[in-house]
Amino acid sequence: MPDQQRFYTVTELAEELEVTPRAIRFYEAKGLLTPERAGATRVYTHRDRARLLLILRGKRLGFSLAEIKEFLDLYVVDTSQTEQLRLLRKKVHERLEALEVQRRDLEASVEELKDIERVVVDTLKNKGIDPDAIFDEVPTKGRRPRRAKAAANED
Amino acid sequence: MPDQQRFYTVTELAEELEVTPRAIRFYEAKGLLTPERAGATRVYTHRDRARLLLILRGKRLGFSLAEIKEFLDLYVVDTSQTEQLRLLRKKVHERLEALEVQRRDLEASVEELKDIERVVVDTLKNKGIDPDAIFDEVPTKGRRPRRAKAAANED
DNA sequence: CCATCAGATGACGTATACGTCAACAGAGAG
DNA sequence: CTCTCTGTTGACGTATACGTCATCTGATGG
Repeated sequence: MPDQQRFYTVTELAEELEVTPRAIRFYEAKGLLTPERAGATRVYTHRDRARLLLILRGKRLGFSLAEIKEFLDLYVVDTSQTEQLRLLRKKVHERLEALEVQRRDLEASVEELKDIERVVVDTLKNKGIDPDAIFDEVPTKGRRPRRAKAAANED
Repeated sequence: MPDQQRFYTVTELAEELEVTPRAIRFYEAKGLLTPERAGATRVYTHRDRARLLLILRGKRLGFSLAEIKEFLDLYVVDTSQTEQLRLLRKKVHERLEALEVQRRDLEASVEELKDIERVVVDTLKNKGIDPDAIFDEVPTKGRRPRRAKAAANED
């Protein structure tokens, strides 16, 4: 393989992966990254970059930095990676269960909100008000003439 | 109707609605409740209780205290409650859209996690390890004999 | 009259993942 | 030599919804 001895600076890495340098340094402070230094300046290898990618993926999937650190710590120590895989699968499983709960809550909220919406719309209709006018600006004190209601395409 | 002039103290209300007195006082500090006082002691009427119920429902539905305060403030000022209904419907609509986004994210995470799980399980199999053993305690250093794998029913 | 207790109040803590700011240092340009 | 970048560090701020003290006060029971 071609000698991939490419180095990165914080800002380079930050821009490429769309995080702030502050965040990257923060991960280091939390022990998730340990780049070399040239004097005081941080120097990142493609290995560090890979770790950072793992960190970001973990975050996307809803893991905390502390959990991500667990994985990464195992990654270093456990060369066979067996323990890491065990932990990973356990955590993934837990996360899936948590997401399942979240989904139930979310759907319950959606139902309740839709009920409320129906009631509100009915009430407004009984008051002789066009419910869709709600999505206009706040209506000026004197009520507007009347509006065609064919403006229901948002997106 | 029978004169429902019942009063409540913070702790009574707290116990009945399963929140802490601290929380109730916090809502007051945020302007969501304004109970009378008898000297320095807070006195809550059934009206205050109703407001508190609205607050808790709003929280369940994912609104922030600031948003809930908006509703309640309108409720007081706007006797016809028309503006309140307008705002409510708008907020409900927004909340529903936000939840829709959340659901997409959540489902994307679930898919990705399931992919990861599959890969992990495959890898463990290739290493000759029973993937389900992961959900035991951390395996003792010396590996256990072998386990029947018919324990896959986890409600 | 004193002990006790509910209730009030203010200050500070908590958790998470950073953002913002100030002060400072080394390195290259002119 | 001075200016200007980058980069570093530490300290503090942010948002949310309270929890946890410690201290104080008024009312009540015995």
